[in-house]
Amino acid sequence: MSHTYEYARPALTVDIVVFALDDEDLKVMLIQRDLPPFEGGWALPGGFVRVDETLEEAARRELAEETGLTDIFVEQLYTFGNLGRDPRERVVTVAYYALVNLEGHNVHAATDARNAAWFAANDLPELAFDHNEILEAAHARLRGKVQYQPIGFELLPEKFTLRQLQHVYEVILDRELDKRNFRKKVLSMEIVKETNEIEKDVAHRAARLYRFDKRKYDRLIKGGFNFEI
Amino acid sequence: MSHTYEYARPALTVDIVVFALDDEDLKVMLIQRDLPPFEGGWALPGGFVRVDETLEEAARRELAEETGLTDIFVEQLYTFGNLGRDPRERVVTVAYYALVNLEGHNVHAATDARNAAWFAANDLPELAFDHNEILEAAHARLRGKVQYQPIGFELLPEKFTLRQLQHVYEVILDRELDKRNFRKKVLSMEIVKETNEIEKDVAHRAARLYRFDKRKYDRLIKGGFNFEI
DNA sequence: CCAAAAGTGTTAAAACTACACCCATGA
DNA sequence: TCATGGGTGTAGTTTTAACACTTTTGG
Repeated sequence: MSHTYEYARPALTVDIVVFALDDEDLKVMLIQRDLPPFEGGWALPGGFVRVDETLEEAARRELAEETGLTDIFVEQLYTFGNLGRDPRERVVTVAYYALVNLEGHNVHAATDARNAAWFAANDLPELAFDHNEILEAAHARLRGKVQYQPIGFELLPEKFTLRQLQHVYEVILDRELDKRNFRKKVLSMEIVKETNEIEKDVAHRAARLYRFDKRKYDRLIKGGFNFEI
Repeated sequence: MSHTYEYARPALTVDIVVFALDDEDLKVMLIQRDLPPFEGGWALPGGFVRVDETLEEAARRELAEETGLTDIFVEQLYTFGNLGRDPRERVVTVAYYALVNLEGHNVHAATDARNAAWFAANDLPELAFDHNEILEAAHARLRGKVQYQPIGFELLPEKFTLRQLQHVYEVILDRELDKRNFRKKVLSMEIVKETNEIEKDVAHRAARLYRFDKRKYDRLIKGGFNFEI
């Protein structure tokens, strides 16, 4: 079934930059294209927006279809609409970025047999389309936003050590932080709640586990509190 | 001439939230619709994106056509794609916000005879579509961004007094600032350059005029400097 | 008992906040 | 000469940055 319009319309797609963290690096999920253009090349997961779904729904659907990821943090990044960004025709893409904690989510190969893999964010291959540019924008947004919004927690399991949290910031901001000052700051904000659990299976003293206290955070925000790392 | 596609495509538009400042308030430019839906109602300037222009080009073109404004600061805000935001069909809109200094630009009635007018940002009528939501998002972005990017200058003439600059921040942030502390901070950043001119036609001691030093600002940024008010 | 990371305070420097008066100018 | 806003400094407080050792635990 085809559709006819009086004026030409750009195609509308979504693309998603999925970030995750391992012990070393900030990672980004890429999929290998099995169709031209850029066949065999690496690209961001994404696809066409249907007329009966919102933009975020489209992003989540593509993410689920192509990577198996569901129920993760997703936020709109920017809309890229340069001419020629797709060699076939005019395509405007609404880019999203997503944050996921590697331990809690299995990333399986895509249903349509494309290969999906994690790459270090600062050692990326040449990507299809303008996806390097989109990725750079997402990385910049993450660096900026992590400092004044509590999104870093999205990269961690529900219960985490303060060391892990510090690691999130160190990797994203790409600089070392002072352990004592970091703990002082995080604890003084009172937005993480101590649990009675400690980490397991470590070959040294086990650290206490904390949990992000979203209720408390929302309450503080209403009272004019400003999160800042 | 009509265009046919295999799958249905959302229509793609741009809408622009133009902010300006007068002695009292933050103002927003609205146009009165001369066609259904919402005929006679107030709405943001905007229109369809053509397949041969970028999104920002579309925003600037619509702005010029509907309000006469050219060569002003424009930045992408967010893309709104909820179902039903336009009663006729699926329309996705890429929203921009713009900052303009009232003295330097004549806003004339639109070429297509729509009425264009300034409204106080905190006393707006009910707008067409989801334009109240877009406007609120733009307002929030402006409040946030003005604090860590030197965009406040876009609302002022090229040469301005420190009092005017302080006024920009006071109106946007909706709180009073201490004159001495504000001047101390702005001057210590060394991003405004003193001119040898003073303001004219005031019924009291004339204040010195300054000018935003973009070169210096860019240099400082490269050196890791962080603008913050 | 050793290796590894957890956990913990203090001090100096910098940044921020609050605050009041004299000066220059045009009407 | 008066009304209006321009321009200026200081002191107390808070925030940030730098820095090292003891404790706990598993191997």
